[in-house]
Amino acid sequence: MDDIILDMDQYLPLRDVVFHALRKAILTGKLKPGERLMEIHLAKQLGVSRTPVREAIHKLELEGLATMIPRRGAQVAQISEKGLKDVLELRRALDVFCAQIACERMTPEEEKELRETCKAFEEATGTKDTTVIAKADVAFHDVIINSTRNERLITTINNLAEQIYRYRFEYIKDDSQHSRLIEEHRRLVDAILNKDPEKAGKAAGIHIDNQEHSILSQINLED
Amino acid sequence: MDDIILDMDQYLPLRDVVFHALRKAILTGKLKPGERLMEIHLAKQLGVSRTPVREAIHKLELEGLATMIPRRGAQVAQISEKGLKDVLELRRALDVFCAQIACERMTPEEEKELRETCKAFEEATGTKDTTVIAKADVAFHDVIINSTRNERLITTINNLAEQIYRYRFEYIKDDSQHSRLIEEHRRLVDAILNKDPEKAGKAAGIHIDNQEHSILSQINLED
DNA sequence: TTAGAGAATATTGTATACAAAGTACAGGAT
DNA sequence: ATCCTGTACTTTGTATACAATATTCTCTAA
Repeated sequence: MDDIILDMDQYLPLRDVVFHALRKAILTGKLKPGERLMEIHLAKQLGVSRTPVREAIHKLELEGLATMIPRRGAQVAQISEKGLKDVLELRRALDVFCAQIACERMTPEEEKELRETCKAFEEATGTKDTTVIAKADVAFHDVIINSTRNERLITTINNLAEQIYRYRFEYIKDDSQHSRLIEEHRRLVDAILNKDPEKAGKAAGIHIDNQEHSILSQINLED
Repeated sequence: MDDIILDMDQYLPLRDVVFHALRKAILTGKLKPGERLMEIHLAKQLGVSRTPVREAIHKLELEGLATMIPRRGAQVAQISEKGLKDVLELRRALDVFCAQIACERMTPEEEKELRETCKAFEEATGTKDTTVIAKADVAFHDVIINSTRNERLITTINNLAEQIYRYRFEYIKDDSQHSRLIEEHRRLVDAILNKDPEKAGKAAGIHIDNQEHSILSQINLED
Protein backbone atom coordinates (compact mmCIF):
# COMPACT_ATOMS: atom_id res chain seq x y z
CA MET A 1 0.00 0.00 0.00
CA ASP A 2 2.49 2.58 -0.96
CA ASP A 3 0.03 5.03 -2.44
CA ILE A 4 -1.10 6.21 0.97
CA ILE A 5 1.76 8.53 1.66
CA LEU A 6 1.08 10.73 4.65
CA ASP A 7 3.34 13.64 3.86
CA MET A 8 3.87 14.03 7.59
CA ASP A 9 3.72 17.68 8.35
CA GLN A 10 7.16 19.06 7.81
CA TYR A 11 9.27 19.93 10.79
CA LEU A 12 10.46 23.49 10.67
CA PRO A 13 13.45 24.43 12.78
CA LEU A 14 12.84 27.59 14.73
CA ARG A 15 15.87 29.21 13.19
CA ASP A 16 14.21 28.91 9.79
CA VAL A 17 10.95 30.30 11.05
CA VAL A 18 12.81 33.28 12.46
CA PHE A 19 14.88 33.60 9.32
CA HIS A 20 11.83 33.74 7.09
CA ALA A 21 10.12 36.18 9.41
CA LEU A 22 13.07 38.57 9.44
CA ARG A 23 13.67 38.15 5.72
CA LYS A 24 10.10 39.08 4.96
CA ALA A 25 10.27 42.04 7.30
CA ILE A 26 13.36 43.32 5.51
CA LEU A 27 12.09 42.75 1.99
CA THR A 28 8.78 44.45 2.69
CA GLY A 29 10.51 47.35 4.37
CA LYS A 30 9.15 46.71 7.82
CA LEU A 31 12.74 46.57 8.97
CA LYS A 32 14.52 49.48 7.36
CA PRO A 33 18.09 49.60 6.05
CA GLY A 34 20.49 50.56 8.79
CA GLU A 35 18.17 49.41 11.56
CA ARG A 36 19.94 47.43 14.25
CA LEU A 37 19.09 43.79 14.69
CA MET A 38 19.43 43.11 18.40
CA GLU A 39 19.22 39.53 19.45
CA ILE A 40 17.48 39.81 22.82
CA HIS A 41 15.04 42.35 21.48
CA LEU A 42 14.06 40.22 18.47
CA ALA A 43 14.02 37.07 20.56
CA LYS A 44 11.54 38.55 23.01
CA GLN A 45 9.43 39.94 20.24
CA LEU A 46 9.26 36.56 18.53
CA GLY A 47 8.92 34.57 21.72
CA VAL A 48 12.05 32.46 21.29
CA SER A 49 15.52 32.42 22.77
CA ARG A 50 18.57 34.17 21.39
CA THR A 51 19.99 31.04 19.79
CA PRO A 52 17.64 30.68 16.82
CA VAL A 53 17.67 34.45 16.33
CA ARG A 54 21.45 34.45 16.14
CA GLU A 55 21.43 31.67 13.59
CA ALA A 56 18.80 33.43 11.51
CA ILE A 57 20.81 36.65 11.52
CA HIS A 58 23.87 34.78 10.34
CA LYS A 59 21.88 33.37 7.47
CA LEU A 60 20.67 36.84 6.59
CA GLU A 61 24.23 38.03 6.57
CA LEU A 62 25.32 35.31 4.17
CA GLU A 63 22.42 36.25 1.91
CA GLY A 64 23.49 39.84 1.96
CA LEU A 65 20.39 41.16 3.71
CA ALA A 66 22.21 42.01 6.94
CA THR A 67 25.69 43.22 7.73
CA MET A 68 27.53 42.23 10.86
CA ILE A 69 30.33 43.88 12.75
CA PRO A 70 31.97 41.63 15.33
CA ARG A 71 31.09 42.52 18.90
CA ARG A 72 28.75 45.21 17.68
CA GLY A 73 25.92 43.26 16.23
CA ALA A 74 24.06 43.24 12.96
CA GLN A 75 21.98 45.72 11.08
CA VAL A 76 19.74 45.59 8.05
CA ALA A 77 21.98 45.85 4.99
CA GLN A 78 22.27 49.30 3.55
CA ILE A 79 22.91 48.92 -0.13
CA SER A 80 25.00 51.62 -1.76
CA GLU A 81 24.54 52.82 -5.29
CA LYS A 82 27.75 51.06 -6.21
CA GLY A 83 26.50 47.86 -4.59
CA LEU A 84 23.23 48.10 -6.45
CA LYS A 85 25.03 48.66 -9.73
CA ASP A 86 27.22 45.65 -9.05
CA VAL A 87 24.21 43.47 -8.36
CA LEU A 88 22.43 44.69 -11.46
CA GLU A 89 25.46 44.19 -13.66
CA LEU A 90 25.79 40.62 -12.53
CA ARG A 91 22.07 40.05 -12.72
CA ARG A 92 22.09 41.31 -16.28
CA ALA A 93 24.84 38.95 -17.34
CA LEU A 94 23.07 35.98 -15.79
CA ASP A 95 19.67 36.87 -17.15
CA VAL A 96 21.12 37.14 -20.64
CA PHE A 97 22.76 33.77 -20.15
CA CYS A 98 19.52 32.23 -18.90
CA ALA A 99 17.58 33.52 -21.86
CA GLN A 100 20.16 32.08 -24.22
CA ILE A 101 20.23 28.58 -22.81
CA ALA A 102 16.48 28.63 -22.26
CA CYS A 103 16.24 28.61 -26.07
CA GLU A 104 18.01 25.26 -26.12
CA ARG A 105 16.52 23.60 -23.09
CA MET A 106 12.95 24.68 -22.77
CA THR A 107 10.49 21.81 -23.04
CA PRO A 108 7.14 22.11 -24.82
CA GLU A 109 5.37 22.15 -21.46
CA GLU A 110 7.56 25.01 -20.30
CA GLU A 111 6.91 26.87 -23.53
CA LYS A 112 3.23 26.64 -22.81
CA GLU A 113 3.84 27.88 -19.30
CA LEU A 114 5.92 30.73 -20.68
CA ARG A 115 3.10 31.89 -22.89
CA GLU A 116 0.63 31.58 -20.04
CA THR A 117 2.65 33.46 -17.44
CA CYS A 118 3.42 36.14 -19.98
CA LYS A 119 -0.27 36.61 -20.61
CA ALA A 120 -1.01 36.43 -16.89
CA PHE A 121 1.41 39.30 -16.33
CA GLU A 122 -0.32 41.40 -18.93
CA GLU A 123 -3.63 40.79 -17.22
CA ALA A 124 -2.11 41.50 -13.82
CA THR A 125 -1.06 44.98 -14.90
CA GLY A 126 -4.75 45.71 -15.31
CA THR A 127 -5.46 45.08 -11.64
CA LYS A 128 -3.26 47.96 -10.43
CA ASP A 129 -2.45 45.75 -7.46
CA THR A 130 1.30 45.96 -7.01
CA THR A 131 1.58 42.68 -5.15
CA VAL A 132 -0.29 40.80 -7.85
CA ILE A 133 1.78 42.39 -10.60
CA ALA A 134 5.05 41.68 -8.82
CA LYS A 135 4.08 38.05 -8.29
CA ALA A 136 3.09 37.62 -11.93
CA ASP A 137 6.40 39.11 -12.99
CA VAL A 138 8.35 36.76 -10.74
CA ALA A 139 6.34 33.78 -12.03
CA PHE A 140 7.14 34.71 -15.61
CA HIS A 141 10.85 35.04 -15.02
CA ASP A 142 10.90 31.88 -12.96
CA VAL A 143 9.72 29.88 -15.94
CA ILE A 144 12.72 31.03 -17.93
CA ILE A 145 15.19 30.61 -15.12
CA ASN A 146 13.97 27.18 -14.11
CA SER A 147 14.05 25.93 -17.68
CA THR A 148 17.85 26.09 -17.52
CA ARG A 149 17.70 23.26 -15.00
CA ASN A 150 20.93 24.54 -13.47
CA GLU A 151 20.37 24.57 -9.71
CA ARG A 152 23.34 26.73 -8.96
CA LEU A 153 22.36 29.29 -11.56
CA ILE A 154 18.83 29.36 -10.24
CA THR A 155 19.79 29.98 -6.63
CA THR A 156 22.37 32.58 -7.63
CA ILE A 157 19.88 34.57 -9.68
CA ASN A 158 17.22 34.30 -7.02
CA ASN A 159 19.64 35.62 -4.44
CA LEU A 160 20.49 38.59 -6.64
CA ALA A 161 16.82 39.23 -7.29
CA GLU A 162 16.26 39.29 -3.56
CA GLN A 163 18.82 42.05 -3.14
CA ILE A 164 16.88 44.40 -5.38
CA TYR A 165 13.43 43.25 -4.41
CA ARG A 166 12.98 46.23 -2.11
CA TYR A 167 13.68 48.67 -4.94
CA ARG A 168 11.99 46.79 -7.73
CA PHE A 169 8.76 47.11 -5.86
CA GLU A 170 8.68 50.85 -6.34
CA TYR A 171 9.54 50.38 -9.96
CA ILE A 172 6.61 48.09 -10.65
CA LYS A 173 4.25 50.57 -9.02
CA ASP A 174 4.87 53.05 -11.82
CA ASP A 175 2.15 52.08 -14.29
CA SER A 176 3.42 54.36 -17.00
CA GLN A 177 6.07 51.67 -17.50
CA HIS A 178 3.67 48.79 -17.83
CA SER A 179 3.15 48.89 -21.56
CA ARG A 180 6.89 48.87 -22.10
CA LEU A 181 7.31 45.95 -19.71
CA ILE A 182 4.68 44.00 -21.59
CA GLU A 183 6.37 44.75 -24.88
CA GLU A 184 9.74 43.61 -23.52
CA HIS A 185 8.27 40.41 -22.18
CA ARG A 186 6.66 39.64 -25.51
CA ARG A 187 9.89 40.17 -27.38
CA LEU A 188 11.66 37.85 -24.98
CA VAL A 189 8.98 35.18 -25.32
CA ASP A 190 9.05 35.36 -29.11
CA ALA A 191 12.83 35.01 -29.21
CA ILE A 192 12.80 32.01 -26.90
CA LEU A 193 9.97 30.28 -28.73
CA ASN A 194 11.79 30.87 -32.01
CA LYS A 195 14.93 29.39 -30.47
CA ASP A 196 16.92 32.48 -31.25
CA PRO A 197 19.53 32.77 -28.47
CA GLU A 198 20.99 36.00 -29.73
CA LYS A 199 17.69 37.83 -29.83
CA ALA A 200 16.64 36.31 -26.52
CA GLY A 201 19.85 37.46 -24.87
CA LYS A 202 19.43 40.96 -26.21
CA ALA A 203 15.81 41.16 -25.11
CA ALA A 204 16.72 40.00 -21.60
CA GLY A 205 19.54 42.53 -21.45
CA ILE A 206 17.33 45.42 -22.48
CA HIS A 207 14.78 44.35 -19.92
CA ILE A 208 17.29 44.60 -17.10
CA ASP A 209 18.77 47.82 -18.45
CA ASN A 210 15.44 49.53 -18.20
CA GLN A 211 14.93 48.17 -14.73
CA GLU A 212 18.35 49.51 -13.81
CA HIS A 213 17.59 52.99 -15.06
CA SER A 214 14.33 53.12 -13.14
CA ILE A 215 15.80 51.85 -9.94
CA LEU A 216 18.87 54.06 -10.03
CA SER A 217 16.95 57.24 -10.81
CA GLN A 218 14.60 56.36 -8.03
CA ILE A 219 17.42 55.82 -5.56
CA ASN A 220 18.94 59.16 -6.45
CA LEU A 221 15.66 60.89 -5.73
CA GLU A 222 15.66 59.53 -2.22
CA ASP A 223 18.91 61.09 -1.10
CA MET B 1 47.84 63.27 17.36
CA ASP B 2 45.69 61.10 15.23
CA ASP B 3 48.52 59.66 13.17
CA ILE B 4 49.41 57.19 15.90
CA ILE B 5 46.82 54.64 15.07
CA LEU B 6 47.47 51.38 16.81
CA ASP B 7 45.82 48.96 14.47
CA MET B 8 45.02 46.88 17.51
CA ASP B 9 45.51 43.30 16.54
CA GLN B 10 42.36 42.17 14.91
CA TYR B 11 39.86 40.32 17.02
CA LEU B 12 38.94 37.00 15.49
CA PRO B 13 35.66 35.45 16.57
CA LEU B 14 36.07 31.79 17.37
CA ARG B 15 33.37 30.87 14.89
CA ASP B 16 35.55 32.25 12.12
CA VAL B 17 38.61 30.43 13.34
CA VAL B 18 36.64 27.21 13.35
CA PHE B 19 35.10 28.03 9.98
CA HIS B 20 38.47 28.55 8.37
CA ALA B 21 39.86 25.42 9.94
CA LEU B 22 37.00 23.26 8.69
CA ARG B 23 36.98 24.92 5.30
CA LYS B 24 40.64 24.21 4.84
CA ALA B 25 40.19 20.64 5.98
CA ILE B 26 37.46 20.13 3.41
CA LEU B 27 39.26 21.81 0.53
CA THR B 28 42.45 19.89 1.12
CA GLY B 29 40.57 16.64 1.43
CA LYS B 30 41.32 16.02 5.08
CA LEU B 31 37.60 15.89 5.62
CA LYS B 32 36.20 13.76 2.87
CA PRO B 33 32.90 14.18 1.02
CA GLY B 34 30.11 12.41 2.86
CA GLU B 35 31.93 12.48 6.19
CA ARG B 36 29.70 13.48 9.08
CA LEU B 37 30.35 16.73 10.86
CA MET B 38 29.41 16.09 14.47
CA GLU B 39 29.35 19.10 16.71
CA ILE B 40 30.54 17.65 19.99
CA HIS B 41 33.22 15.67 18.28
CA LEU B 42 34.63 18.63 16.36
CA ALA B 43 34.25 20.90 19.38
CA LYS B 44 36.34 18.60 21.53
CA GLN B 45 38.91 18.17 18.81
CA LEU B 46 39.26 21.93 18.40
CA GLY B 47 39.03 22.70 22.10
CA VAL B 48 35.97 24.93 21.91
CA SER B 49 32.32 24.58 22.76
CA ARG B 50 29.57 23.47 20.40
CA THR B 51 28.34 27.00 19.75
CA PRO B 52 31.11 28.28 17.48
CA VAL B 53 31.25 24.90 15.76
CA ARG B 54 27.54 25.07 14.99
CA GLU B 55 27.91 28.55 13.59
CA ALA B 56 30.88 27.54 11.47
CA ILE B 57 28.97 24.56 10.06
CA HIS B 58 26.09 26.81 9.13
CA LYS B 59 28.48 29.05 7.26
CA LEU B 60 29.91 26.05 5.46
CA GLU B 61 26.42 25.05 4.46
CA LEU B 62 25.66 28.45 2.99
CA GLU B 63 28.91 28.26 1.03
CA GLY B 64 27.93 24.88 -0.32
CA LEU B 65 30.74 22.96 1.36
CA ALA B 66 28.46 21.12 3.78
CA THR B 67 24.94 19.81 3.56
CA MET B 68 22.60 19.74 6.53
CA ILE B 69 19.58 17.61 7.27
CA PRO B 70 17.48 18.91 10.16
CA ARG B 71 17.81 16.84 13.30
CA ARG B 72 20.38 14.66 11.64
CA GLY B 73 23.34 16.94 11.40
CA ALA B 74 25.70 17.98 8.67
CA GLN B 75 28.13 16.22 6.41
CA VAL B 76 30.82 17.32 4.00
CA ALA B 77 29.11 18.18 0.71
CA GLN B 78 29.14 15.42 -1.81
CA ILE B 79 29.09 17.03 -5.19
CA SER B 80 27.35 15.08 -7.93
CA GLU B 81 28.39 15.11 -11.55
CA LYS B 82 25.30 17.15 -12.28
CA GLY B 83 26.21 19.58 -9.52
CA LEU B 84 29.71 19.90 -10.84
CA LYS B 85 28.45 20.52 -14.36
CA ASP B 86 26.09 23.19 -13.03
CA VAL B 87 28.92 24.93 -11.22
CA LEU B 88 31.16 24.77 -14.25
CA GLU B 89 28.48 26.05 -16.58
CA LEU B 90 27.89 29.04 -14.37
CA ARG B 91 31.57 29.56 -13.83
CA ARG B 92 32.11 29.55 -17.55
CA ALA B 93 29.48 32.20 -18.15
CA LEU B 94 30.93 34.42 -15.46
CA ASP B 95 34.52 33.97 -16.54
CA VAL B 96 33.60 34.92 -20.08
CA PHE B 97 31.82 37.96 -18.73
CA CYS B 98 34.81 38.92 -16.58
CA ALA B 99 37.20 38.66 -19.49
CA GLN B 100 34.95 40.87 -21.57
CA ILE B 101 34.58 43.69 -19.10
CA ALA B 102 38.21 43.38 -18.05
CA CYS B 103 38.99 44.66 -21.56
CA GLU B 104 37.19 47.88 -20.75
CA ARG B 105 38.17 48.40 -17.15
CA MET B 106 41.69 47.17 -16.68
CA THR B 107 44.08 49.91 -15.61
CA PRO B 108 47.66 50.13 -16.88
CA GLU B 109 48.91 48.91 -13.49
CA GLU B 110 46.67 45.89 -13.70
CA GLU B 111 47.82 45.21 -17.23
CA LYS B 112 51.35 45.10 -15.94
CA GLU B 113 50.26 42.78 -13.18
CA LEU B 114 48.49 40.61 -15.73
CA ARG B 115 51.64 40.17 -17.76
CA GLU B 116 53.65 39.46 -14.65
CA THR B 117 51.32 36.86 -13.15
CA CYS B 118 51.00 35.20 -16.54
CA LYS B 119 54.76 34.88 -16.74
CA ALA B 120 54.93 33.78 -13.11
CA PHE B 121 52.54 30.96 -13.92
CA GLU B 122 54.69 29.80 -16.79
CA GLU B 123 57.68 29.72 -14.51
CA ALA B 124 55.70 27.94 -11.80
CA THR B 125 54.91 25.05 -14.14
CA GLY B 126 58.63 24.41 -14.23
CA THR B 127 58.78 23.72 -10.50
CA LYS B 128 56.47 20.69 -10.67
CA ASP B 129 55.19 21.78 -7.27
CA THR B 130 51.43 21.52 -7.47
CA THR B 131 50.79 24.01 -4.67
CA VAL B 132 52.99 26.64 -6.28
CA ILE B 133 51.39 26.11 -9.68
CA ALA B 134 47.87 26.28 -8.25
CA LYS B 135 48.68 29.49 -6.41
CA ALA B 136 50.17 31.10 -9.49
CA ASP B 137 47.09 30.13 -11.47
CA VAL B 138 44.78 31.64 -8.88
CA ALA B 139 46.86 34.83 -8.78
CA PHE B 140 46.63 35.18 -12.54
CA HIS B 141 42.89 34.75 -12.65
CA ASP B 142 42.44 37.04 -9.67
CA VAL B 143 44.00 39.89 -11.59
CA ILE B 144 41.36 39.54 -14.28
CA ILE B 145 38.49 39.06 -11.89
CA ASN B 146 39.47 41.93 -9.62
CA SER B 147 39.87 44.31 -12.53
CA THR B 148 36.11 44.19 -13.00
CA ARG B 149 35.80 46.02 -9.67
CA ASN B 150 32.43 44.37 -9.15
CA GLU B 151 32.44 43.08 -5.58
CA ARG B 152 29.43 40.88 -6.03
CA LEU B 153 30.85 39.30 -9.18
CA ILE B 154 34.16 38.70 -7.44
CA THR B 155 32.67 36.93 -4.44
CA THR B 156 30.34 34.88 -6.61
CA ILE B 157 33.15 33.63 -8.82
CA ASN B 158 35.38 32.92 -5.85
CA ASN B 159 32.63 30.88 -4.27
CA LEU B 160 32.22 28.85 -7.43
CA ALA B 161 35.96 28.37 -7.68
CA GLU B 162 35.94 27.04 -4.16
CA GLN B 163 33.42 24.38 -5.08
CA ILE B 164 35.73 22.86 -7.66
CA TYR B 165 38.97 23.53 -5.85
CA ARG B 166 39.16 19.94 -4.67
CA TYR B 167 38.96 18.62 -8.21
CA ARG B 168 40.99 21.28 -9.95
CA PHE B 169 43.91 20.28 -7.83
CA GLU B 170 44.17 16.93 -9.55
CA TYR B 171 43.82 18.60 -12.89
CA ILE B 172 46.77 20.91 -12.34
CA LYS B 173 48.93 17.98 -11.31
CA ASP B 174 48.78 16.60 -14.85
CA ASP B 175 51.79 18.27 -16.41
CA SER B 176 50.98 17.06 -19.89
CA GLN B 177 48.37 19.81 -19.83
CA HIS B 178 50.73 22.58 -18.82
CA SER B 179 51.79 23.73 -22.26
CA ARG B 180 48.18 24.01 -23.29
CA LEU B 181 47.35 25.97 -20.17
CA ILE B 182 50.16 28.38 -20.87
CA GLU B 183 48.99 28.81 -24.43
CA GLU B 184 45.44 29.51 -23.27
CA HIS B 185 46.62 32.05 -20.72
CA ARG B 186 48.67 33.85 -23.34
CA ARG B 187 45.77 34.04 -25.72
CA LEU B 188 43.61 35.49 -22.98
CA VAL B 189 46.24 38.05 -21.99
CA ASP B 190 46.73 39.16 -25.59
CA ALA B 191 43.01 39.61 -26.13
CA ILE B 192 42.62 41.65 -22.97
CA LEU B 193 45.64 43.84 -23.67
CA ASN B 194 44.32 44.43 -27.18
CA LYS B 195 40.97 45.38 -25.70
CA ASP B 196 39.19 42.77 -27.76
CA PRO B 197 36.22 41.64 -25.67
CA GLU B 198 35.03 39.05 -28.14
CA LYS B 199 38.36 37.28 -28.37
CA ALA B 200 38.87 37.56 -24.62
CA GLY B 201 35.50 36.02 -23.92
CA LYS B 202 36.19 33.16 -26.29
CA ALA B 203 39.61 32.51 -24.82
CA ALA B 204 38.18 32.44 -21.30
CA GLY B 205 35.43 30.09 -22.40
CA ILE B 206 37.82 27.65 -24.01
CA HIS B 207 39.95 27.74 -20.89
CA ILE B 208 37.06 26.62 -18.73
CA ASP B 209 35.88 24.09 -21.28
CA ASN B 210 39.19 22.30 -21.11
CA GLN B 211 39.15 22.41 -17.35
CA GLU B 212 35.67 20.94 -17.45
CA HIS B 213 36.68 18.04 -19.67
CA SER B 214 39.63 17.21 -17.47
CA ILE B 215 37.68 17.36 -14.25
CA LEU B 216 34.72 15.39 -15.52
CA SER B 217 36.80 12.62 -17.05
CA GLN B 218 38.70 12.45 -13.81
CA ILE B 219 35.55 12.19 -11.75
CA ASN B 220 34.26 9.39 -13.92
CA LEU B 221 37.44 7.45 -13.36
CA GLU B 222 36.89 7.52 -9.63
CA ASP B 223 33.52 5.76 -9.59
C1' DT C 1 30.21 75.01 29.27
C1' DT C 2 32.92 71.31 27.61
C1' DA C 3 36.12 67.39 27.71
C1' DG C 4 37.38 63.38 29.84
C1' DA C 5 37.42 59.53 33.27
C1' DG C 6 34.98 56.03 35.19
C1' DA C 7 31.01 53.56 36.53
C1' DA C 8 26.63 51.59 35.05
C1' DT C 9 24.24 49.42 31.44
C1' DA C 10 23.50 47.00 27.24
C1' DT C 11 24.91 43.75 23.90
C1' DT C 12 27.44 40.24 21.77
C1' DG C 13 30.49 35.87 22.23
C1' DT C 14 31.05 31.45 24.20
C1' DA C 15 29.93 27.64 27.21
C1' DT C 16 26.82 24.62 29.18
C1' DA C 17 22.34 22.51 30.41
C1' DC C 18 18.23 20.47 29.22
C1' DA C 19 14.68 18.88 25.81
C1' DA C 20 13.39 16.52 21.68
C1' DA C 21 14.25 13.69 18.02
C1' DG C 22 16.92 10.16 15.71
C1' DT C 23 19.64 5.72 15.67
C1' DA C 24 21.01 1.20 16.96
C1' DC C 25 20.46 -2.88 19.08
C1' DA C 26 18.34 -6.60 21.71
C1' DG C 27 14.55 -9.51 22.66
C1' DG C 28 10.14 -11.44 21.72
C1' DA C 29 6.17 -12.67 18.66
C1' DT C 30 4.84 -14.66 14.41
C1' DA D 1 14.38 -16.81 10.43
C1' DT D 2 12.28 -12.27 10.14
C1' DC D 3 9.93 -8.43 11.50
C1' DC D 4 8.33 -5.59 15.00
C1' DT D 5 8.88 -3.02 19.19
C1' DG D 6 10.82 -1.03 23.13
C1' DT D 7 14.86 0.72 25.41
C1' DA D 8 19.37 2.71 25.76
C1' DC D 9 22.28 5.81 23.67
C1' DT D 10 23.65 9.56 20.43
C1' DT D 11 23.03 13.77 18.39
C1' DT D 12 20.84 17.94 17.31
C1' DG D 13 17.69 22.00 18.75
C1' DT D 14 16.77 25.49 22.02
C1' DA D 15 17.32 27.96 26.30
C1' DT D 16 20.03 30.02 29.61
C1' DA D 17 24.22 31.41 32.17
C1' DC D 18 28.41 33.64 32.31
C1' DA D 19 32.32 36.38 30.25
C1' DA D 20 34.11 40.00 27.46
C1' DT D 21 33.49 44.03 25.03
C1' DA D 22 30.97 48.17 23.56
C1' DT D 23 28.01 52.05 24.68
C1' DT D 24 25.92 55.49 27.53
C1' DC D 25 25.62 58.44 31.22
C1' DT D 26 27.22 60.97 35.08
C1' DC D 27 30.27 63.54 37.58
C1' DT D 28 34.39 66.17 37.97
C1' DA D 29 37.96 69.30 36.52
C1' DA D 30 39.66 72.77 33.49
